Amino acid sequence: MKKRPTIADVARAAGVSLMTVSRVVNDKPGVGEETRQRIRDLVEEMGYRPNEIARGLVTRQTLSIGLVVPDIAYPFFAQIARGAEDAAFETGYSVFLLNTAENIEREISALDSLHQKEIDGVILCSSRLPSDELVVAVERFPAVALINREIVAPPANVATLNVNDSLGARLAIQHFVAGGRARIALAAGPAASTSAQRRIDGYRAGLRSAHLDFDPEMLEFCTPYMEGGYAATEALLTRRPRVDAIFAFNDLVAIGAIQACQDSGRRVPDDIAVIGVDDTPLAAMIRPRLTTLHTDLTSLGRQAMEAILTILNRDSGSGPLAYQLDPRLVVRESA
Amino acid sequence: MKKRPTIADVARAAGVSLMTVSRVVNDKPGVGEETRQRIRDLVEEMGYRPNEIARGLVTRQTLSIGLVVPDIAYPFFAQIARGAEDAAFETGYSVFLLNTAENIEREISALDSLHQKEIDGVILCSSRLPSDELVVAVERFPAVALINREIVAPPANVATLNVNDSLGARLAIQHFVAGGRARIALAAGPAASTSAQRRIDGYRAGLRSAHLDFDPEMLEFCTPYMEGGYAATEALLTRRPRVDAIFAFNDLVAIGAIQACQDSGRRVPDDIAVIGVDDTPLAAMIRPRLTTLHTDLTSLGRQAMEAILTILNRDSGSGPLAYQLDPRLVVRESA
DNA sequence: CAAGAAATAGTTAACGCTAACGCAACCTAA
DNA sequence: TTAGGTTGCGTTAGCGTTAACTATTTCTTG
Repeated sequence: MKKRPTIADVARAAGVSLMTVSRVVNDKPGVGEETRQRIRDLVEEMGYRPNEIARGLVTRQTLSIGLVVPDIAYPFFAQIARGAEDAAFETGYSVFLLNTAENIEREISALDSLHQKEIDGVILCSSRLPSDELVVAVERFPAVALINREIVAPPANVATLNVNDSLGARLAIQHFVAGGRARIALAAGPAASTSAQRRIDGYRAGLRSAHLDFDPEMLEFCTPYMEGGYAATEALLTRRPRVDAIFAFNDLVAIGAIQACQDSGRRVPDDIAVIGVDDTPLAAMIRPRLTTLHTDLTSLGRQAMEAILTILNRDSGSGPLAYQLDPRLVVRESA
Repeated sequence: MKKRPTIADVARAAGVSLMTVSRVVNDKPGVGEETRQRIRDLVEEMGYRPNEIARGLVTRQTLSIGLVVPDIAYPFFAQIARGAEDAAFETGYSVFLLNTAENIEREISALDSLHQKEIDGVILCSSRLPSDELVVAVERFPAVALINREIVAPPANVATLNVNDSLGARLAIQHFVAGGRARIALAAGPAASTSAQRRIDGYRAGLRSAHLDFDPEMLEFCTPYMEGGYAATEALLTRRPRVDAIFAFNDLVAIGAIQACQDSGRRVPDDIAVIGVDDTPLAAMIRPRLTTLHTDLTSLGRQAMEAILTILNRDSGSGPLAYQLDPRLVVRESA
């Protein structure tokens, strides 16, 4: 590990002052063309790269943002992360990745740590923080993009990006109904999740417009994983054995649901139709291929990054930003 | 966004010098118990948190590391990332996430950007850089962990962590042979990949110890995705229709292979057995359930982070570190 | 051709923090 | 007593960079 040249080394070699080099490096005016070129060559030759830390200290921006997700190993967030990082990379930003493991304390300390690092913005996915704590935590940052989390009175520095889960749920119910299903259950995911709540709303709205009654026994909360889907489906089938369709919180839950159906001797989609959410890569890989709601998560991640840039670059607080992404139903084999 | 208190604000409020506060905040000796407690209370009350940027400038360590992966949306890397971030979090480090998109220029500029950020270490996964460039790129950092990439003369600041792919391939071949298969093909993944090369070695060694001949026509390179596995398998089956087993570069390739087999009227595992690599979550979800080589990637990520810490904390260069992780065969339905 | 404008450069002072040293005041031990 | 520690704090000087001035030269233009 060799020592890096500093701006002073370059200045000395060029026989000019620090500022002249600084101006060249930052493409700022005030340096003659001849000197500018000479310094450029020297910079190249010496391999000088400005120290971002030092620069960050004085300019008060670090060109880095934080990405806080429950679990990067879950494809839903990995795809968002990919999109966000792509957009960040293109604009010269870097991304800090933090997992919360669905743990509120860890989420808080992740946010604290980002705050200490003086980052320019945060993309916070599926925050589990109570509203009041969330507002406090979020106000500390120059810009925040909240993914899949609603907030009552969003401060001017936050943008919210939500998947239109309610629409998604209505699309799913519509599809079930069009296929002649009438006993539609919901493997609802974690009760604390905003998107779960929105899907419940859409589920009920969908039933209503199909003139079907809502039966609380047909709704079961669960963890957002395969095991959760399996357990929820077992519970649902025990309570209501004649269920003929299940709308699952996400693809993993859907896969768990399918296996529970199969293990109880029911066939998918003949006896029970299943629709998932997210269209993760595995949806197309399992058999029966999973019918699911597709949302372009990579571009959701991109949009989040772009929203942060927008907030950072606008003159003053011109009202909070809110984006909504409509999912579309990808019909495969499971429904 | 309110302004943060600085160490000077705390010092002024406490009527002491900056250094006294600094010593308290960093738990260093040289401050009386009474003063110490008074400052602690004040720090708490004012919500003071040291600015990591400023601290980093003087201590020359940023408490952050870089994690460079081809694509975080690929579960293999997402799991490593999760493990690495967990370990980092526990030791007070933060993780910069960078995707290379399998693109050499982007890998280079990712590394450059990390260098400018003065990070303490890098975890570099599946680098596609040529050896000489890799050495140059890597020497700039205080500590580097190389995952799945061998390097001839590793500098003292790098640790290498490799999955024992050769062993994995031998295990797979052994399992095929034990099941009575003798025409074993290889969907080998990208020719440029080190782990692909190691698997070819293991594949040939496995064949040799089973007294089977190596047939170059039974080996087909491919992209490490489902489509690659599909295309490679089509090619293999055209050239050698009587193939009865396929060892795939990874689970995605295996899934592509299975589908190509099925689409050509062959049954898995009856006609053709398939073994994948990685044991990604979807291996247990598809049907037939995929027999695959399991490696504990989360702990691989952890180990990489720990290796960096080791390099950072040891007194001098006491020789390069090398870890190797043995996979184990998880027998499911596909073989 | 004088005088103001423009272009090109340098100086100074931060940003927030810590390493290294300085210096009293007090304690020890021979 | 007195030389030598020890404790508890303060001072100074940077880390590498840029913002905001200031100074010098050159170019206009009436």
